[in-house]
Amino acid sequence: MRRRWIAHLDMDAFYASVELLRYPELVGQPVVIGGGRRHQPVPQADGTRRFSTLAGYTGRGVITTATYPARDLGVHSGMGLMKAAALAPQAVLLPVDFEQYRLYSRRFKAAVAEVAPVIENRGIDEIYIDLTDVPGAQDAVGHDGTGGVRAVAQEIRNTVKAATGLTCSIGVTPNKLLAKVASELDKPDGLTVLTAQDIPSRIWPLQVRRINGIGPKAGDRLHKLGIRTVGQLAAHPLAWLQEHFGKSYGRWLHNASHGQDDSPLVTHSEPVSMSRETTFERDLHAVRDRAALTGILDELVAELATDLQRKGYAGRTIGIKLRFDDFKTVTRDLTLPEPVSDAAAIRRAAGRCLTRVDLARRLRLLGVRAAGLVRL
DNA sequence: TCTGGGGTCCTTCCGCCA
DNA sequence: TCTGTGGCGGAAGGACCC
Repeated sequence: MRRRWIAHLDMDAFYASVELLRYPELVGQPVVIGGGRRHQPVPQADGTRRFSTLAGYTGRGVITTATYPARDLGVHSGMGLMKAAALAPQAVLLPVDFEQYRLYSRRFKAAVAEVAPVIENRGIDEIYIDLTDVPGAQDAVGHDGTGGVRAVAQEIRNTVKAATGLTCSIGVTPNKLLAKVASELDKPDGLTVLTAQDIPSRIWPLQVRRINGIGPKAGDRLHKLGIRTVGQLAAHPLAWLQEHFGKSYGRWLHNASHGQDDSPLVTHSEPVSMSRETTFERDLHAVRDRAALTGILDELVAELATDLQRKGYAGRTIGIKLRFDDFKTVTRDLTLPEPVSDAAAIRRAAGRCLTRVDLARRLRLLGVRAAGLVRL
């Protein structure tokens, strides 16, 4: 009997780990990645480098990734840099370098593909891998029916390490949902293999928020209903969940709590939309800062047009996104008769969208988006 | 001193049309 | 002609994820 084996591979503190390859003197130290283009390391006369720290950081921005020593100080991704500076002033601050991360992303994915070619991309630092038909995956090792697949997963970990110098964590289970949870059970540098029999002991004790698809809102609502763990969720009947969360999401919650997920790996996908947005250094007023806002919009439009053309797409629906000083966000869309990719046409459509927004409040963010993409 | 940027998918509402 | 119904595309917002 052939068993389905799906792996989820997650690179450990990916951006930070890539930076540590460049700056090995920072290994073991608290390091956070984030903020603007300032804070580049400065080479010193004696050959060492001087790094910025969080101490005295001012301005907007959040942490993108933190090393494990930094996490031990209480900082984590998504945290505002000002707040992080108060908790860990001594932590080193490095700017993001997406070019470099994309390079290492391609390397680790190519390395995995050498061992197991059926891969679903989930962003820059994680993938799902179908191990079902990888040679050896179905073999038992002694009495251990999972011995073969464990060996395959370990081989993938070794290959990634050899190709990049980076560690990853892998969860191997019968489906994507469980694999995603399992990959976090022994992080960093871990390997966890789970079968359906392990669900009560390994999955049910976990907080519901550990399930991919239960975010802050659903987590809060479950909490208010007295449900904190996956096991407590599993103890509620389907009908009860559907009463509280709707037919579709209720069904999904029920299945998820029992570790059931038959979603296939998506090995090829086309982009649906592309966008550019920016948060201002300070909030801007539509009238008083009109010139500045126009300049920013033109710049975003130009970047979006460049992105579209470089990747060979045009978009039929052009939209804008505004975030006001009270963090309320509004969007306006306009669908055109024909797809466009040039800056002038995108700018015209964005301008028409803007006339449909009440601009009384000050703005903190402006964005432009192209959707309904077609290949040129 | 709150809260980045780039995405996907889902729901709801509305107008239009058969 | 009136009313209802249902499909569909577009628009807006929200939840979630990396």
